[in-house]
Amino acid sequence: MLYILSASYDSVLNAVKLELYNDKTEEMEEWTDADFKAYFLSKRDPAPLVSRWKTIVKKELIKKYDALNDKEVEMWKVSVNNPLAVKKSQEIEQTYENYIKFFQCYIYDKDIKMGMPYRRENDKNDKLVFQYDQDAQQRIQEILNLDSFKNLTSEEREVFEKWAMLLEYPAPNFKRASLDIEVFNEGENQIPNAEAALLPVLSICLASNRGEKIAFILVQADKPITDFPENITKVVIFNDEKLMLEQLFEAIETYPLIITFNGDDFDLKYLYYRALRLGVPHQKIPIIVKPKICILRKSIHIDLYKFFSIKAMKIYAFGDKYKDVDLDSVARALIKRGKIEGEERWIVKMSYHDLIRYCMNDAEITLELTTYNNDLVMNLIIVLERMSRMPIINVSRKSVSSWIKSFMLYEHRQRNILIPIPEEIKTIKGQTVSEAIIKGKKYKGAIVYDPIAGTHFLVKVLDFASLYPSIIKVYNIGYSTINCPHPECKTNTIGELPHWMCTKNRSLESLLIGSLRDLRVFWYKKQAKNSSLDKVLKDWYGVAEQSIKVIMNASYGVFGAESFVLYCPPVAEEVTAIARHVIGKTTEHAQEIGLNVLYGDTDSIFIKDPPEDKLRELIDWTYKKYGIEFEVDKIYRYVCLSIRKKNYFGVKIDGEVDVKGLTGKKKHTPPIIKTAFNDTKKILSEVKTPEELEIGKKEIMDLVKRVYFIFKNRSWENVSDLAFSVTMNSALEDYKKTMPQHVKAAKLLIERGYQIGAGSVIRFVKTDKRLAGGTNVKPVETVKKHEVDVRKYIEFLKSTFEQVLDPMNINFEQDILGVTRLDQWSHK
DNA sequence: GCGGACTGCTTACCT
DNA sequence: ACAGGTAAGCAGTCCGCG
Repeated sequence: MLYILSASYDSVLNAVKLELYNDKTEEMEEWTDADFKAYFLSKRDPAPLVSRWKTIVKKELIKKYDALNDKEVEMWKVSVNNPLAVKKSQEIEQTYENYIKFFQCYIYDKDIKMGMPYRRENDKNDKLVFQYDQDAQQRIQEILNLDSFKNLTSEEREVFEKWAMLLEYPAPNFKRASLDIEVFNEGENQIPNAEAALLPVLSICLASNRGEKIAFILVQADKPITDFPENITKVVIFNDEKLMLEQLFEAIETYPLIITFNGDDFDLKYLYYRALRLGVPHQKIPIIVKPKICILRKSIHIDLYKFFSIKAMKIYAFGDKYKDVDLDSVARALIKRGKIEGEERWIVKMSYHDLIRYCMNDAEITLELTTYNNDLVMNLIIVLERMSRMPIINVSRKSVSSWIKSFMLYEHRQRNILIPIPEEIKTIKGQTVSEAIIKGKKYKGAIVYDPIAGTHFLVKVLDFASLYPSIIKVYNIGYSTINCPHPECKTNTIGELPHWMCTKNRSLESLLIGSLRDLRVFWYKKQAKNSSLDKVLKDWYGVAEQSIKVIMNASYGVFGAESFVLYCPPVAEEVTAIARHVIGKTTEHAQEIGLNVLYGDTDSIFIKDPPEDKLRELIDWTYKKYGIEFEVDKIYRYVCLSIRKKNYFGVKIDGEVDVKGLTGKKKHTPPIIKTAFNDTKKILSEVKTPEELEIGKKEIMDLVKRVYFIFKNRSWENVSDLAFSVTMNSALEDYKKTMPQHVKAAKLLIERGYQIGAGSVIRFVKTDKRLAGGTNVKPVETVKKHEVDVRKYIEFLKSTFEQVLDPMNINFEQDILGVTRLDQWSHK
């Protein structure tokens, strides 16, 4: 079978080119279509253009459905011979759909199912035909027959089936290899410039999921050849760097997919420029360097750095497990394996043995990041390719909003709906009416209730399943249905805002997001936990479930994001307004029936020791009133709420400690305090009863006291344990308004020759101005023990632990410092 | 010149 | 470039103060 992995514009053939993965030969194949023409739409007759533009091959009057005005419109469809002309047409007023990439246009119009199986029908002019899968089709029928889905309309059924196909069809085990290179550098912390490519490539490692581990190394003068690490399938030694690169290029072409970590910006870019510099002819280099990415002529290049950087992926699919996006952090978090730590960290000084070991290890973990848990990451990429209807190269590098945009555009094209221009949505649908709490925001968002501080035993947390997507579904919200043109719909207002919703037409958003939501709630979530399934299938369902989650979590936010094609802030504010209404009324009702509500945030309510019947009553009442499932999400043995919002911890029945928002878990917190905090978690997880809590409290107090004395006596072992690690989000020169501490430290590092830019994590220690030459901060690399500002650290210890101690009625000043403080005063 | 009250900036978190 | 809401710490500003 042939799986479509890529679509692009081939400028030589002036055609759309599809790249197909053949799962039998494990090679890439091509398929081109030169008949499809790029086009744009225009409200006015493009006659004057036709005479001037030689590229125009056809113009015709077509009908489109204008969803903003709920009427049919006539549009000129102008086909051109060169896709660039479509881009150029953006300069003309009242033209539509000309920002869509040519190959995407092809995918949408021809309904090309990206990432899905096809076969060639050779007898009929090499046609591509979709290949049905019996097992998958059977499962799809099973889904459509679920009780929860028996009342679907035919329109809904069609949409459910379409989503289910993308999620039920299996994906092959794609043959792939990871690639990592090491380059001569002039100092331990120097990173060679990829565009200059002045220095030789010292080693190249490839690791494939078919078991190959190939190492290429360049002989360095004065370095004796010794032994090589075991488990390498092939080591090739070169005296000639050019020959090494040429052989690598041949090897690369034998893999349909190449995986790198930061290959766009370094490995592939370096190889390309280095090869050119060494005189390899351009045509013999399989790498094409584009402005921000590197692609391969015959393979698909996936840069995992780009993929793991996608914020929605990081947070929702990987649970924010890795804090920084570098190979070591990501691998440690996901596959419990990191980069090799050795005494010698400078590539140039390593023996061939150690160099290969180091380089191959990077290649191996890069590969493993795509293979662990039955190809979790690879499958995520494929499922997202399918759902977004974008080529792998694009979907793995672009963010969730572009995926949503892409499938929305597809659905418009499939239904012959004119894709509105942002300006029109704005003028017809109006602006926001609510006022945000945060200065500078466009509209009011979620509501957070004040917690009832204290330690509470047996707390149940109830929440709405996907509240925002549910609201979009239930209340038929969308850019076309909000404030629709029908006078008779104007009375259909829902919450506190004056916006009304259409009663005649179903919004695309409600249909698409609603169906995804239902599939997730009633099928994929359950299947992902279904232990009676084969492990591979179960893991696949996990992937499907996570993919839906990522897309759904962003599905409301995009309508409040100016950059989104269908930007419509009234939609976004209506969703949050209804959510506030729903959670507010639910809380009120809970209190009315005598439940003890402790806290709530956006879509959840914390209830203390609720009687089962009352809980049932609330859940039923809520579902009846709003049509949204409200269910018990978590049960805490006990929960400690401080007076602060978004700031608590709870211990679940199984002893797992849930920490939310506390400073102790934030990534910038110095290791010494973080360690103490983690020890505290251990103590808390043991506590089962109020009596045991008293014992736990004493242990925690002792623990905090110990840390206090470490600071007071300056008896820490290593200053690096005192380092705050703060990310510098902007380039140094962009800090114009203030000079935060981490930026100050970054400046000091740059003076010492370190390479630091936007995204660097700065580790710094707070210093005493009087002891550290007038500066209150120093990079951990340069700080001396006596310069540390101990007072600041005790302050930080205090505020970190107050968040834990307050709800347990422990006073830091009195109960931890008490005696000591008096001690200090008596000296004065 | 130096503190306190205040605002705004920055980061990291929660939903 | 998915959103808004919250916590925390620090930088910078203004004001008062013989």
